[in-house]
Amino acid sequence: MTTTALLAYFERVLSLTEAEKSLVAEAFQERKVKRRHFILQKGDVCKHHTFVVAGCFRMYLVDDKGKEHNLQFAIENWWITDIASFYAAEPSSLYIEALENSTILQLRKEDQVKFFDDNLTFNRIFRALTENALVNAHRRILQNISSTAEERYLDFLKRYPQFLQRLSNVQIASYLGVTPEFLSTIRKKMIGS
Amino acid sequence: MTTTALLAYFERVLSLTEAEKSLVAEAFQERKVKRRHFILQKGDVCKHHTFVVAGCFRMYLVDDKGKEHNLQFAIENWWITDIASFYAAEPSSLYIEALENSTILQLRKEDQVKFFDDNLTFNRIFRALTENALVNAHRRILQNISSTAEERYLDFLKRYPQFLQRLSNVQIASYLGVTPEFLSTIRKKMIGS
DNA sequence: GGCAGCCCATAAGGTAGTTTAAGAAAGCGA
DNA sequence: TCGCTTTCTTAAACTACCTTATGGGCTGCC
Repeated sequence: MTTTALLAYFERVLSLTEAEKSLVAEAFQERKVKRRHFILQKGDVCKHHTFVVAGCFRMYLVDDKGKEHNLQFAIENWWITDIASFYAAEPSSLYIEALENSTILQLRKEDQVKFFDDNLTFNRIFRALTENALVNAHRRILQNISSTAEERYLDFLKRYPQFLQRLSNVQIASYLGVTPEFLSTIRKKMIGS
Repeated sequence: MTTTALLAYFERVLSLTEAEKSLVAEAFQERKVKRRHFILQKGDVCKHHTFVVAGCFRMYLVDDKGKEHNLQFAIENWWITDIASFYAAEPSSLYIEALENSTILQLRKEDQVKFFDDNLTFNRIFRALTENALVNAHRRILQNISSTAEERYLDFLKRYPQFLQRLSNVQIASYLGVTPEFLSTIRKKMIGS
């Protein structure tokens, strides 16, 4: 059963009745995505909440000069959604790309309303997820305005060691907001000391 | 009635019954705060959601070198809370300071649970508020990693013109993540062109 | 009314991070 | 297994932004 991981995830927040578990199985759809394929592209409206069962994704922006800036990664048991586009039903300015062959569970917005909007437990769960994401976003803003690139890299290594083996330095540099060349000099300096 | 502005705010999201309006009046407490006084200091646990009825606040971090970094401002009809501390009940690393003599409405965490946790309407409202805050946070992260200080300043002017008259350039510079001196050179350059 | 404290501007020298270019190593598709 | 694309590194020139210092104007306070 592919929703096993998702149910386990939900039950870390609040426990579910059997009826609620069935709702989850009914509302979420499984999908396989190949490496380098996109589940969201600029201009699309983001119509799904996506939960990663297996694999790895990145969400990024392409700026005026054509440069990519990674906003977020997601591996097993993470969510990845352009919430600005999802909630406002506006065209997204972001891309979500699979970095590995992946399996996901998706919840369409209509199905979120249909299945979960009247349910207090799921309202609490989705509120908790959003609060959690907001705490992380605030931490990252603080870090961006108060730390150097080296400090951010060290924090990234400590906080997400599981990403190190799966992501190239190009991807990590883009997430930290520096060029791969500069990340390379940071790494060199760290090994030296 | 001091909760008028707050009720109007809530009803922009979802309409409330009379009973729910009474709940709001019961749960929120009014408080006056003088300029330069704090409603949160580093080490405190953030125990309230704060809604600004009148006045102006800033939330900021002090880094290892003693420098202040503004994370957020709040004026009339804005919320200001250290959500990381509030939800995790951990000591905060932030300060929230009144920049003007102000009037606020505060909701204690226990009262949020007591009055609103079982109420579907308020769950939806608080979820919507959090989603909104998350969208803003994501936009700000994107901007921090993809824009220059000048671009961020221009966007700040466009997005929050009402802040211009009320905040010093020192406060704005700290929000943008640059020194006041550099903001001054940006402003000079803009006038010249 | 005068002093203290804050705010803004300007300038010179310094540092963090970028750009461009080039070469070697490693992974991927056919 | 070959060829191609991607990845990592190094280096030199460049730019965005910081630091420190100075001076002048404004505001609030006794």
